[in-house]
Amino acid sequence: MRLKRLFSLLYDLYGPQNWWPVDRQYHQLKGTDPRDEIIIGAVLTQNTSWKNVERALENLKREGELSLNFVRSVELEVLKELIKPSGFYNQKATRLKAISEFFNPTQRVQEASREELLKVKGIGKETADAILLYAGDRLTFVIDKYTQRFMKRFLKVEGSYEELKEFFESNLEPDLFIYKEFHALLDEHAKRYCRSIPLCEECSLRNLCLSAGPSS
DNA sequence: TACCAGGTGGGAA
DNA sequence: TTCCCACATGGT
Repeated sequence: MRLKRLFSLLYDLYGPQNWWPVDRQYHQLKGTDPRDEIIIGAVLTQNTSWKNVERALENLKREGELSLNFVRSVELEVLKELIKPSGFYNQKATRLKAISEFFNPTQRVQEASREELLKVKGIGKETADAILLYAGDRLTFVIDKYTQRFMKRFLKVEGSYEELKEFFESNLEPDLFIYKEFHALLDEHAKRYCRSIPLCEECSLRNLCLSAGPSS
C-alpha cells in the first residue's frame, strides 16, 4: 500500500488533528511567539501524556509566561515547580533551559540545523524533528514509538529511527500539511487501536493490516 | 496494584 | 550498536 493511500484512510477516519495545539489568543495578547509554546511542549511531552503537559503549560501561563524568554530568565528551581505536573521535572527544567539558550534572536527555528539542534542536551531525534516540523515548518518527518509499532504491524516495515524517517520521506510528496497531519493521525490510531495489546477486532484497518490479516 | 504516557542520556555488554 | 535503567507525575 502506498503511504499516501494510508494517509487518506486515516484522514478520512479521524479528520484533521491540527497538531501542534497552540493558544494563539494567549500569544497575541502577551506578544509572545506561539512557536515557543511548541518548543516548550515538545520537551515537556517526552514520555508523558499530553494532559500532564497541559497542566504544566497552564502553570507557566498563570504564574510566569509561556515563552522561551521567560524560561531563559526564570530561576531553575521556580521552573521545576511550574512544570512539575509533566513529570521528570528535574531533567526537563534543565532541558528547557538548554533549548531556550539555543534559540535566541540569532538562532530562529525556521533556520536551525537538525545537527546543531541534536547537540542540545535533552533534545533527541524525535523532539528535534517535532520542533523543526511543527514550530519551524520544516519538512522533516517525526517518528515515535507509536509510528514504529504501527508500521511494524501494519506494513511490516521496521528499522532504526533514521531508516523509518527515510522511508516516509522518500515515499511521500514533500507537503507540510501531510507531514504534520500524518504523524498526528498515526499517533491517534495507535492510541485508539494499535496499542501494545492491539484491539484488532475493533480496528477498521484490520483488513489491510499485514499482521492482523483479513477478518472473516 | 501495575502499567502507560506525543523520550533521552549514560553506562554496560 | 544494542540493551537496560533512571527520570516522575497523573490517569485508568
